Amino acid sequence: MLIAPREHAIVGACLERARRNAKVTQQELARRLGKPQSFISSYETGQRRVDVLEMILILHALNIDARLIFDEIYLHFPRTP
Amino acid sequence: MLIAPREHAIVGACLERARRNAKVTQQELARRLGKPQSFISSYETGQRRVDVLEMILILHALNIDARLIFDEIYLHFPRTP
DNA sequence: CAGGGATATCGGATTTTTCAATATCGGATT
DNA sequence: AATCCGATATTGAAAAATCCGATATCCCTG
Repeated sequence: MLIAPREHAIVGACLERARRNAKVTQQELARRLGKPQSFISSYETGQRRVDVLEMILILHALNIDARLIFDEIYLHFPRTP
Repeated sequence: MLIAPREHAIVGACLERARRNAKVTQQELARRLGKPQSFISSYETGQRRVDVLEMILILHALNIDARLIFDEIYLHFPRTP
């Protein structure tokens, strides 16, 4: 593991916020992705990591441009550049 | 697994291109990240997935803005929006 | 075409992920 | 403020992915 679990919670929180803004439940998002509801819960709570392609897929299922959320996550981690 | 292994090769290829552009070897990047060289190889060849935070960390070790590479990956997957 | 630096692969131990079942939360309604 | 109930979190054991040192292979350069 290259990254502490705690930091993944930030990714989960961004994805949760995006889902809630889209007014979609975990159940409904899970259905759209063909996964169980616990799948959504586990990454939103930072229990599970989200890989790059999954993020694109998840946000697509919410009709959100993944680049916007990636920027948001990126800016949470104060590093250069 | 939400995503086919084949698609992860695209992510790996983008990260490899970024590394080569930066004129850094797998060994050197591995050293910067505190990981073995086989770690770099495994994701560049699509054997392993790259999570969102890892991608930021990897590209930071190369002094590259992860948002640029994310855009590149994003555009490889023809979906709306 | 040989040498050597760079990258890929192997294999078994370890860690993470998975998913159905179940528990808990939270807020709306009366 | 107690109940209901839809939404979310947690559990646990099986399955899958990852880890990493050792080693093989690639491929560039002289």
